[in-house]
Amino acid sequence: MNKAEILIIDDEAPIRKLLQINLEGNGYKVVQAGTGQEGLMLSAAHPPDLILLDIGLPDKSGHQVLKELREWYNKPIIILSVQNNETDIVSALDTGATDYLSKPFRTGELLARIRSAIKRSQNTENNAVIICGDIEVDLVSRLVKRNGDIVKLTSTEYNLLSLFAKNEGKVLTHQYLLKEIWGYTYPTETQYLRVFVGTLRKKIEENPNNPQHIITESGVGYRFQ
Amino acid sequence: MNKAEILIIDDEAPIRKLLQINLEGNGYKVVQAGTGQEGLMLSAAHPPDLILLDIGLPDKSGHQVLKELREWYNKPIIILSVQNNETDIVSALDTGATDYLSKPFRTGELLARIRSAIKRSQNTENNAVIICGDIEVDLVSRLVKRNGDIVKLTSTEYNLLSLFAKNEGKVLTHQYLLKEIWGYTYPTETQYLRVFVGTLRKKIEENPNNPQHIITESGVGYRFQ
DNA sequence: CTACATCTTTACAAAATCTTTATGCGCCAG
DNA sequence: CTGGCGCATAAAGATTTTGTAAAGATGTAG
Repeated sequence: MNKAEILIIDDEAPIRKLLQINLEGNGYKVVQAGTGQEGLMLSAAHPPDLILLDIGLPDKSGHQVLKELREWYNKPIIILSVQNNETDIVSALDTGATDYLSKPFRTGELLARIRSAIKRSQNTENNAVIICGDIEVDLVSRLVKRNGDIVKLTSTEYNLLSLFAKNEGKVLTHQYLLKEIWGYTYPTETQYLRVFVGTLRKKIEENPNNPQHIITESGVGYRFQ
Repeated sequence: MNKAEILIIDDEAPIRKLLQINLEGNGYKVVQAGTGQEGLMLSAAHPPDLILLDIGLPDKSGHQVLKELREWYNKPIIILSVQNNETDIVSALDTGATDYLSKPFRTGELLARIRSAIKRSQNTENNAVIICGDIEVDLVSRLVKRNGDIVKLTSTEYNLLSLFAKNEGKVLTHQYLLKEIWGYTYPTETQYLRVFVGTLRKKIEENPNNPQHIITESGVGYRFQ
């Protein structure tokens, strides 16, 4: 099973530690950054499924980090803050924050808000399982089945396939796919895509030489159907 | 753009009034229900764009109303509550609430959370499709259909057809078409156009020898209809 | 530390697409 | 009648894009 990945951006190590323990205990994979700059770099190099962002960072305002992230990152960002003033909250939400919690927060509530945010970001239409012919992608348990049998996928393969499944029928450009899976620092490595589309086809296509699910749109990208 | 419609389900008339004034002052259309039962009926009769639901209702637990709503309603539901206990919050979020605010809440924050929720829910449903008779050009999915069947086009063919579709009925000159598709460096290669218009006609016209969609305007250019 | 799985990179063959050339048709003016 | 012009079509050649295998690099668990 593939774990959802959460990036924590917070300068206070004890809080990071506390969050890490709680999140890992609930089946998430955790990545940590102590500064805004580091957080931006980490997310760009490998986009997590959700970001927990502290507003009070030493090097860069959390608001600035949020703004820069939202220029390309469209998964949930939950703000944590010692502040509890309205201007701050409104500004963060209007910049694109998914949610805002004031410290000290209750762990159970944070976990529930994380669950809720991840669920919503993965829901295309309220159904956690996307079915396309003989392929079944369960976004909650992160499992893929073909004709009812579990298909063993690596983490990257799953990320790619779930992205396809969530956009069934649409042509996804090389650029978009690379940005979503590998982060915005890899805009030209279309070879990655060829390799991973190749392995995916071997695993989910009846006949990989004549793909029925992952269709090549030459010069543009791929389309899943 | 039409006003977004918000349904308030709350048994306390003063709170409903306060919310109504604030929401209408911010350009929303407001519908009110004083009981859970009434809220369920109103939302079913005419689904609003967002629901504000008070957990402390007299006739029916707000949790129960939330659960029943979520069986079919998938737009944002924001919970308002005088309670501030964690179990309640976690339970509401896990049942599918979009957000949870404790009373007394700050109006600005509520408005920001409403804006944020509505923005996110609208992000998932935008499709620009141009339909011209039996031809359908989906600019978001980058797909072309004829009588409902997907037409396989190369990248250049698609670019040309979508340009035609966006300018339905207008005569587009050779010069303009070349500039848009190939750039400024090919001002005289009208032969390219003949070749690509030819392949497009083969793919989208009933009878390519008697084109009904891509019409030749001799000496000037082409027109799509 | 080792073994294993996974990701990245390289190289080359295969396929698809684009560009160019050649040829034929129909219309119109001289 | 005939030659020129713009257009349509086919097909050959050139170029770009894609698919695949496999080697090297990296990371991870025991």
